[in-house]
Amino acid sequence: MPHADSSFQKTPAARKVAAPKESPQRRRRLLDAAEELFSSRGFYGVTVRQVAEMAEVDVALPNYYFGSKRGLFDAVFHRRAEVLNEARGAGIDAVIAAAGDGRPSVEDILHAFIQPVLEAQASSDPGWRNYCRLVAQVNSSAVFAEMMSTHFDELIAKLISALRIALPHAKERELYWAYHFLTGALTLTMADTGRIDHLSHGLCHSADAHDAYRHLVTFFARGFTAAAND
Amino acid sequence: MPHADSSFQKTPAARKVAAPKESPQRRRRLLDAAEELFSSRGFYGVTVRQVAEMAEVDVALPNYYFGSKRGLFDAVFHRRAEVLNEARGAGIDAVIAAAGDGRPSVEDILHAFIQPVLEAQASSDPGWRNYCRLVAQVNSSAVFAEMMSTHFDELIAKLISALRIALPHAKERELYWAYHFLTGALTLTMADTGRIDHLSHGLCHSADAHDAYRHLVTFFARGFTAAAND
DNA sequence: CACAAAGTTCAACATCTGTTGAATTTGACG
DNA sequence: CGTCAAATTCAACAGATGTTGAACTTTGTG
Repeated sequence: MPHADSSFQKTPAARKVAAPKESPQRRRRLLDAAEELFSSRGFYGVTVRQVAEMAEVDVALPNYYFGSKRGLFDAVFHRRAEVLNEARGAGIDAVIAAAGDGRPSVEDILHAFIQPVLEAQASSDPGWRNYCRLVAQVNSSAVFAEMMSTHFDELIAKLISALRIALPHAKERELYWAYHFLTGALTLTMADTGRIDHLSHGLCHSADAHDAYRHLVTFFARGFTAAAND
Repeated sequence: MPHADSSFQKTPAARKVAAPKESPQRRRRLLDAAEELFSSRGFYGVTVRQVAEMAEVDVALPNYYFGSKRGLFDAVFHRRAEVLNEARGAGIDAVIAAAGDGRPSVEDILHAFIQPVLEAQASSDPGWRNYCRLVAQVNSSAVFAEMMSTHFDELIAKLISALRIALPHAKERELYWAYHFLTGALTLTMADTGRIDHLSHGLCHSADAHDAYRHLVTFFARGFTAAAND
């Protein structure tokens, strides 16, 4: 029983050191293909066979590596969440540390929180762009709410803590509502549906992530600061 | 051929005046069931048979009434979009008219734009709550972008026009970016994933739509006003 | 080389998918 | 009543779905 439930999270060939000639990136190709397909059509809109075909791999392989379709979906979500979380968390820590005893600026905190996502979406690696879309979709659906919690609760707690230091007089409720609005704006930006381009008749480009996130930071830094006085 | 392509948008029994004894609300039951299921699992995550079963109706009936699964989905989306659009548009018109020659307030405009959605989500009719979730999901997915355009472009153009009157010195780009963030926040609120409740340890309740939207209007009225000075 | 384990392929499974054409029922009207 | 069309049911279709067990191939090790 080579694909027992207890082991499908690990790479089957964990013990190898040197990469074999041809086959090692099959797992990676599966994740990439799944990422692209899931990000545009969602979990239910994608077929295991479509993923296998795009990855140029046998139909049985997704189940061998990931146990089930859902296992594959989770693995896709997990893979980059780790990378992103570390970057964002470290950024916030750095801002706090740099402020020493004083108050860090709201703008710096938000920049640290948002900038890695910017980098991902503006990346030349299309996988990162797909991943952003995937997160946006997961975050908008109630059935996958527990995936968001599992991967992002810790980071968000850190963000809120940092904002509490920057805005010591802010009421907790105001902080959370402002965060809620920020996530919404960020999520829609990550979804990258091209709708802002269409609505603005080309004035705003969702493809220009740097422009989007510059506006995002400015807008919400003001928003948090103002909300802190309520 | 009773379900020809050209007529599946109309109610089959259009010519009747008095409602028959038992069968007339089958179409409505189908729409309600589809609304509930589509809103939580998306288009691909729902089966025609699941919808038919929940509506206590034969499997063939959805196709008879709506031509196809996609036709059913479109009909669900269309049904309440009309109602909502009229209310929101009329509200904005009223604010503009009340201002006469002067400038309407940003807060009043946003309230008119948002309040009908609030009413829908706070409604005792669970169908409206489901519909809000459905719109949130559609808005976060690139594959259904043209559905959003078809139903909401006109209303959004009206909102932007109104904001231009209220903030005559604002740059177009700033207006559109601020609108983009507002939609994101509104969309996540409509999605009602319960995540804000969880994150705030119960301090904020997504079920309390009135509270959410009060914060939303205040937060974004300030945001628009500040962005207009950039 | 032989051996075992990991990796991969293949064919099939049981079930479900959206859709449809024919048959049946229903309701209104002359 | 009989007639006709709309509404509804029924059974089935052709194909797709996720998953799996058995067979086959590759790889590393003794």
